Amino acid sequence: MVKKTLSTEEKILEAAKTIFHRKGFEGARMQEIADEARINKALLHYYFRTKENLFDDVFKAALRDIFTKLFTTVDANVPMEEKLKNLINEYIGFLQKNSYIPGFILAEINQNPGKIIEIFKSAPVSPSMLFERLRESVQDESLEKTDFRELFINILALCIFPIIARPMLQHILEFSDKEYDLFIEKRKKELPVFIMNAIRKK
Amino acid sequence: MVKKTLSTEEKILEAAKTIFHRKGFEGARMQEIADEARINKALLHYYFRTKENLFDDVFKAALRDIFTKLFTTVDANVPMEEKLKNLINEYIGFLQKNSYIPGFILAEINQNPGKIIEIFKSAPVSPSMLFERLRESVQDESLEKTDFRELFINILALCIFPIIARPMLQHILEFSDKEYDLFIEKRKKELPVFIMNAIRKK
DNA sequence: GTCTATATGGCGATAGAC
DNA sequence: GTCTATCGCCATATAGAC
Repeated sequence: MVKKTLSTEEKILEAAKTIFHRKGFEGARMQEIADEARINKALLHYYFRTKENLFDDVFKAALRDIFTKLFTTVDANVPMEEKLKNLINEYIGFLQKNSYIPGFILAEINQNPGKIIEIFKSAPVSPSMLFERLRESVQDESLEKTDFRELFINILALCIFPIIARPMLQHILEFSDKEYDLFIEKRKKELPVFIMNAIRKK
Repeated sequence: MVKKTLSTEEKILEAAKTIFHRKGFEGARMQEIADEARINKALLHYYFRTKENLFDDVFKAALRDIFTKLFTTVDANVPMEEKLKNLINEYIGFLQKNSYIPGFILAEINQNPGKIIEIFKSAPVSPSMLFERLRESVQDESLEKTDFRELFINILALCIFPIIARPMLQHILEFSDKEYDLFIEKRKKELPVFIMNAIRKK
């Protein structure tokens, strides 16, 4: 599903993204990426020289996409409750449209932590601003004193897990594709309530 | 790190578990498994014929381990709050000692859903009893009307995510190994409070 | 059952024509 | 820049001696 107007390099990156997200570094085949991009295998090496170069570019793009999304959604000057609603809605929406990204990142991190952490360090990702905003929001007097890092992880966990564990959960819960999609939609509304209850003073 | 009293087959399975958990199916090398088991590569094939057979056994064992743990911890006849405390404490403890299992399962599910779902179906895992117990617990009158499947996923997410995303989170939060371990310990106590707040009537 | 040696195939990477 | 053909390696798998 690659548009003809893309340059060869863009076609390759699109195809590599698809295949790497689906199969990981070890599972992906250069031939498969070439087929997906509708070009010859030798061209991959002409443009990117090695499989590892190609992978690094795709991984960095995945990191950039997911962090960009997190920043744009968390970094607004509105009250905690509203921010949380927007954040979860937009973030889960993003994860639905890019469902392979979090699983891809977590899988590679699991299988080659050293290499991946190196890429992390080279990426322009500084989550400190994100934390600062979250910390400010949590100062709200009607809220429990909350460790904002704990809260950050909880929000991430509750958003990401149902997406990356989907095949397993869908099987366990005996949901059809459609039922699981509806389940996620319902979740977008219920998750902010769940979290606000958890941190609101009684 | 394999004891000498184990049979060859057991030594192979132990070694395969270690390597597959760390590298996944595609990343693991039969030679590496043989080295880990301190035996010859040909013996792997003598006992298991193919890499896929060996992998299937390891994957099934991982599924069995994690579900067995879930059942033993959730399936007790105590009030919701106490059950939740025990469940989270024991489950996170299990995940700490077996930190490769959830990442392994999720990574393989992501990279080859079809094959893995097949293994799932053949595995003796019926989560219905687990759901039943959870459903009963949630009937408690002091609790919000809660979708027990939603609650089930939330608990899983909050326990598993900090373990599988550890390298990433540790890097983002700028924690040392020791600090992250302490963070998880603190979490064992705070997570039940967080969840009970979320579902308790106001 | 366990080993050494080898077959077989697949994949990343390159050479070289156009 | 793009292609066809091919190299060289490495991983799974097997043959066959002990």
